Amino acid sequence: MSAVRVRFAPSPTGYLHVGGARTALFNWLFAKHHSGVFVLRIEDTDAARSTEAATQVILDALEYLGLDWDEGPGRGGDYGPYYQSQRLDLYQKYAAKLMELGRAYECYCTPEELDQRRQEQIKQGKDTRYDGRCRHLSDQERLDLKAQGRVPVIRFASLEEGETPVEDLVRGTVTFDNVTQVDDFVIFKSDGMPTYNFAVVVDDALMKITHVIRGEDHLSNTPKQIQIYEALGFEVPKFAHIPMILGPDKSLLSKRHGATSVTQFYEEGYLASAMVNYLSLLGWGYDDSQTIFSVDELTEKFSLERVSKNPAVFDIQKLEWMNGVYIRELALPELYDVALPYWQKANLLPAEVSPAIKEYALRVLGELQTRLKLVADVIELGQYFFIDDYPYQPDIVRKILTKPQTEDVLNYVHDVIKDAPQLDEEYLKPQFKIGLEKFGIKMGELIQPIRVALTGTNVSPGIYDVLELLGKERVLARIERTLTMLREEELI
RNA sequence: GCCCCCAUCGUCUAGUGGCCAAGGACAUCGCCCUCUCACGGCGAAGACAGGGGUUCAAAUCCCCUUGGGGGUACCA
Repeated sequence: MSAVRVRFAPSPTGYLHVGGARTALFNWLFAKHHSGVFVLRIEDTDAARSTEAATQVILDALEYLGLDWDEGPGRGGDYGPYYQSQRLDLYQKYAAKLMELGRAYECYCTPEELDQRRQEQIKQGKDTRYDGRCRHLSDQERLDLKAQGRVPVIRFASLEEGETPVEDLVRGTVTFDNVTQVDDFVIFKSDGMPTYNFAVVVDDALMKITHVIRGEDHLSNTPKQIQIYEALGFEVPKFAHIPMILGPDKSLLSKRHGATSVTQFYEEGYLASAMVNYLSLLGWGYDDSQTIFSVDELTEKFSLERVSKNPAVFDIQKLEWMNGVYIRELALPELYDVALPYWQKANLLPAEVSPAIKEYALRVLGELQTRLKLVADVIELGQYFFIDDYPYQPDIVRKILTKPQTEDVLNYVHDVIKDAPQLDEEYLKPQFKIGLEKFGIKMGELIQPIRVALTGTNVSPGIYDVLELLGKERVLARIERTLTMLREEELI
């Protein structure tokens, strides 16, 4: 087989949807697996909806995921340009060729007329298809129509009998009836731009694409495209239609289900490695016991034969879990690199971080690491490590710091800390135990109040770790601050 | 309306006629660890949509029904 060439062809009308990202990933994996070429092409023929900003967003999203392309925007390549809007001359050329061949013709029907006829067909229980009335217009008729101010579209003259089989690598052969399923569809709009079904064929053929891997939503359009390939004498590529991604209610995954744009996941602190791993499992599976795959493993193991046929529900909880798995696998300096921007954005750390503070932040991350699902969690979970005016959670304070012995306990701990040669478990635990007997309480009843006093919440890393990280000075100040707060609020 | 695709635990899936009284992962629940929360360990519950065939044997093949998804544009 000749070298594999695949492509991802997003239309820049918004953000990169996770479904699109998954399609890009499968193409990328397939290319890498076969040492082939991954082409990126921007399908911006819909001038009204396409924007440059949206293109950049998609490029950024792909880069974040690590899905680098071999040919395309910013990379060049021998089959450019890679923006459809810059390939108009090519589409015109091949449309003209089809007309010469008698496989395309001008159509002067208006959208209104078309719609009316379509409604009539539905009412009669028939297939909705163009009736072909402009297919054999005489020159005079054409002139008359034009004189009425009508601007024509160009339609493909489709086959009027037989069937068009689609050989699909994941679904097998799917056969479509030419008469009822492939009508004379528009290939050039009246605004002078080609339609998707036409441009995609010209581009894929000219770019020498060998495998078209795309969403199942394109399956029904494939016979139309195949007829164009054949009419133009192009070699028909192999097709693989991968299942759609659904929301929890089984409808197509969309914004109303929550985050769907890759950019958004990036901003919320999902690691590319986790995104890629999770996305790979949507519609593909390897064996019965493995769910964690490195990119290298995916590249090695990916195959279209193992792509599933049924649609997959996007499970954000599993993605979160997986992100946690990858966060735990990071070395601390790596975690620091991804966490730092979040802390800076929340004003917990300065733009310029001194070596000492970095050293401290690294230790904080060591404690936080197993507790993170999203990198962004470092803000919520770690703020009290960086600021002294951390907020107290009112309900927690009320629940834990309003016991009769609270004040005595805090004072006791304050004294212990003040005289402590070092703040580690080895020294402190025996001291705390003395307090336990003195107040007739359990360890938890001593530690929880300290925790709330030092952090403002009842959730934190182990208390001895917190104590050690904070250091004597800050611990004493915080206990004092808490005592003051309690008195001011008249809680003790 | 018409056409196409699909159908295993709540979810992602393993399963390609006997190895399946259906395996794994997430989620859920319980226990252990324990100063809280995580992490980790152990365990529980949980599915072949329904009905007909074919076969010695069906989750696996065929048909029907039902359900879900997609297409049916001068969107891509």
